[in-house]
Amino acid sequence: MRSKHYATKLRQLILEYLMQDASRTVTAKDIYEHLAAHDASISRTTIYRYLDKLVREGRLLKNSTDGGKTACYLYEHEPDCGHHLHLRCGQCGKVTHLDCQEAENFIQHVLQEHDFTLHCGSFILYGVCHACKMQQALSQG
Amino acid sequence: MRSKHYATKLRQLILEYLMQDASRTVTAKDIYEHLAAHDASISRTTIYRYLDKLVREGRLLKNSTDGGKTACYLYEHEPDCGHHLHLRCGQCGKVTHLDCQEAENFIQHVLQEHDFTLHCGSFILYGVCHACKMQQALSQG
DNA sequence: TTGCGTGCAAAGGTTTTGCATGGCA
DNA sequence: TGCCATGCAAAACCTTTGCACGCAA
Repeated sequence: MRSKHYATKLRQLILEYLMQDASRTVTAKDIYEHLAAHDASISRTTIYRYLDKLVREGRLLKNSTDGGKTACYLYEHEPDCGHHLHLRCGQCGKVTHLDCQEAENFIQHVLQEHDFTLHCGSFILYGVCHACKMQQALSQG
Repeated sequence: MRSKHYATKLRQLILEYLMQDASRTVTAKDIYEHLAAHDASISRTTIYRYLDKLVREGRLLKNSTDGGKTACYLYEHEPDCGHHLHLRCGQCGKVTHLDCQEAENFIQHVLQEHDFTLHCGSFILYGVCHACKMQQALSQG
């Protein structure tokens, strides 16, 4: 279902950056700064347009950081959009892929009992991970 | 833990509006327009500041509409922040409160097995409800 | 040559901030 | 009187759009 497209250097760079660490979500700004730091000048417009395209093709999950406002993206190595949930720690930014039975069951339950189809954008849940909780506890005495 | 505050007419109006229908999420714009329609002039600044306060106090869930960008809010009648999930239909805007055992189990599983504490902002999941799915199917022939 | 990709500049929209004033307790 | 609440205007941000040019196939 992928529309026709050309291989360009900029897109390759963006994609590499997105794929490089599937345990982080990325913002348009992150990409801009990353490319800038690597001497690749790029316009924000190009970034947004390419991200949009990837989202439409289902290769990227689009979501928002906890507060709202800024959109963030997560590369889906298995582009079966909507088959597993993710947990993202708001402090260290790490993303855990929930491929356990419980998550599976929950999604099925929502779909069957509540007759509700989850949107891809809701496949990232936010919170705080174990490591950050510990650190927080320590720093609070 | 509620900080000192004064009862003012504007805040009362905002709160009434938020409480009036716990099956919808509301944006700052909604509030602005609602009050304007009821001859209550208010500044957007005031709305944002009050919403922030309510979120900090845990009486409101802050989230983003599907795309991101605009924040939306949901009044929590039981301010035990983090005890049940909600499903929000992106088309009709209706919010279903998931107070079933499965949701409960899932949250517990995430907390215990993955050692991950969900953030209040993630207690709203987005998707499409039954009614809207049907309508969509019909309109597509 | 065709049609996608890109950049620039400008617009659009939401949210935040600084500062002065108004109002509750 | 002491804070908190409010409004205005401006700023800060993120994202989108229109248009012209560049470039892969």
